[in-house]
Amino acid sequence: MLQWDDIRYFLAVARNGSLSAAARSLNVEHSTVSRRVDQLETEIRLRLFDRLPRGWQLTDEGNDLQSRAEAIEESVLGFQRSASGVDPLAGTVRVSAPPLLLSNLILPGLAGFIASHPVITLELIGERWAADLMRAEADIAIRLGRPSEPDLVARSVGEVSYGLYGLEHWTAPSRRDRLYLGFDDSIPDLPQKQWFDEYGREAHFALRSNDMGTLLNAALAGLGIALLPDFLATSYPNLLPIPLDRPAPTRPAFLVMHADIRRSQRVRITADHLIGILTEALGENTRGPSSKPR
Amino acid sequence: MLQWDDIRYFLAVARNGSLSAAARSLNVEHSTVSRRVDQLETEIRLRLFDRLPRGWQLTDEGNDLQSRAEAIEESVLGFQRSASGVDPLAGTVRVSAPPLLLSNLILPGLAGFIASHPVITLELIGERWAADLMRAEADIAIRLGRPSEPDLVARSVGEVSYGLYGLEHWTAPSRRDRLYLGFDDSIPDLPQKQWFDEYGREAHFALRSNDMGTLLNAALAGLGIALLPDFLATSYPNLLPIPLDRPAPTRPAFLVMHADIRRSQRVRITADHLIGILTEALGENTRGPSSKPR
DNA sequence: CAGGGTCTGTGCATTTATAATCGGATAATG
DNA sequence: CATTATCCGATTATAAATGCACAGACCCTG
Repeated sequence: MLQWDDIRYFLAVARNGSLSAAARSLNVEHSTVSRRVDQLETEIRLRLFDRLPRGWQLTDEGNDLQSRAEAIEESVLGFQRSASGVDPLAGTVRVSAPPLLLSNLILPGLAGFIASHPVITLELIGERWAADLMRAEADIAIRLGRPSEPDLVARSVGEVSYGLYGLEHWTAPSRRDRLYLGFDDSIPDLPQKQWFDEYGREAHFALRSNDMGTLLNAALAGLGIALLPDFLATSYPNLLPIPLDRPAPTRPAFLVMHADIRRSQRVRITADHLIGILTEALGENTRGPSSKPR
Repeated sequence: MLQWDDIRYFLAVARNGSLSAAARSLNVEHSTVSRRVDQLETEIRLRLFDRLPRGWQLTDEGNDLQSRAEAIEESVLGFQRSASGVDPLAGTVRVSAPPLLLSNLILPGLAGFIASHPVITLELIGERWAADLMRAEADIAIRLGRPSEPDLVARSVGEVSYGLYGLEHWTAPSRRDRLYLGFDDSIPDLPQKQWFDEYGREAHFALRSNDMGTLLNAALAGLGIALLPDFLATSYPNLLPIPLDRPAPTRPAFLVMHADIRRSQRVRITADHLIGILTEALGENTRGPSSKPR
């Protein structure tokens, strides 16, 4: 196998005219240079230098090859320039999160970040099911619940709290006359679903859906009372919180990255910013209103 | 100091998608590849791969640099070609050709050449898939069909003609009762395969293979009728040509070299001799018998 | 002509790089 | 659901590359 570095040694000798001078320019011993040029000559079955007592001189064949070697060097320099010119910030960061959390909580806080980091392209993936970070489907994921996979680093960013919300006319009826808008059975062991099914057992569920957006819109249309994340409901003024006689569930929120990807600078600063947004909205001191029932 | 060879390892991982695959292609251990890529990343202060459990994946930065690395590789290959191009007569010439063309057509005509050029070592590479001349996998290639790569010079050496052949008892049956020995679907758009599938549509294909040698031996064993190159079939006296009601396909044959390599004397005279052998066997005036059905 | 400087070649000790192996985790397979 | 294959990472023994030191050759200079 031809060693690319041997060509580097060849060039140095060709330019400096002697083993020793080449060795000095490469910061190695002259014996090393000698061996590697020998190696190259053996590999390509060509004598590149005449070994004169006063120094090594290029043969005709070696002379022909010098320009070829310089072309390689030029390419390598191009590689290096390109490498140092590459802005490690430039590129895409893919963020995966539950759709409504993305659209109603993360997105509004992103304007400044986008403006101040024009070289970063954000790819926001709204998925009900957590993206697989091990498969690099996303660089950063926001998950409700602590992830169990190894090699994943999780940073707690507060808690998503829930509350019952409905239009004004739903605040009056007694609990028996209420109509509830609940979750369907697509995820039977969802904590908030279990809580809600239990809470609303003596009333009637008018509608069930697996889509939080649908439930939100149903509540906004006045169809009944839905269990909604506080961060979501509080941004709609006509949705009023329904007093609770027992605490509503909460779910811990985590920002998750692959341990390896964390070392990328642009992913890191994006993650830092997201952590800022999320802890601001979900952190202990700014918890939504439902946890302190009015 | 940036080690040029590290870029070679980087390229291998980028192309093979995993440490292990890259290591296999380089004939080293995966730990070596890992260390050298780490080294390169340290040197250029850039993260080139995401280490995922299932393989290493290029980061955006790595992706940018891959084309640069390929430019370097291209220069090195140019260096190598140039090196073998200025070489005098002694040395190795690697010839790539379809296996049966090599063994049954080229090889028999080579005895005199080998005897009269003892300093040349011939390396005959029988490959179903054309060797990559740009990557210096061979010095000379015989291909059926005009090559499209730039920097390659192609010399027409005649045409490989085909005919149907079988043992004597297959000359009698009507076309409906024949058994055919055909090509499988590994190369669906092979011209002779398409022709044969069409020609034999009302009869039965007893056997299919992707290996011409297998089909030849099947025909020699009396299993049925195969579509064989005339140069091949005519060297087996008991294989008789089956009359055709429409002309069989032919494929143009080319001897191909890299433009740089053509300058090498030993490659040149080898190529000249091969052109002699091939035009003698495949040229216009010596076309095989199947094109003039009996 | 002697002496200092610089060059190459070579043998040997040391440092460095590599191969070999094991273990754990993950997909693909039947 | 067990089996097989493949991947990566870590560790240790081995092999290879390098540095080092010395010897001989050449040139220049005083």
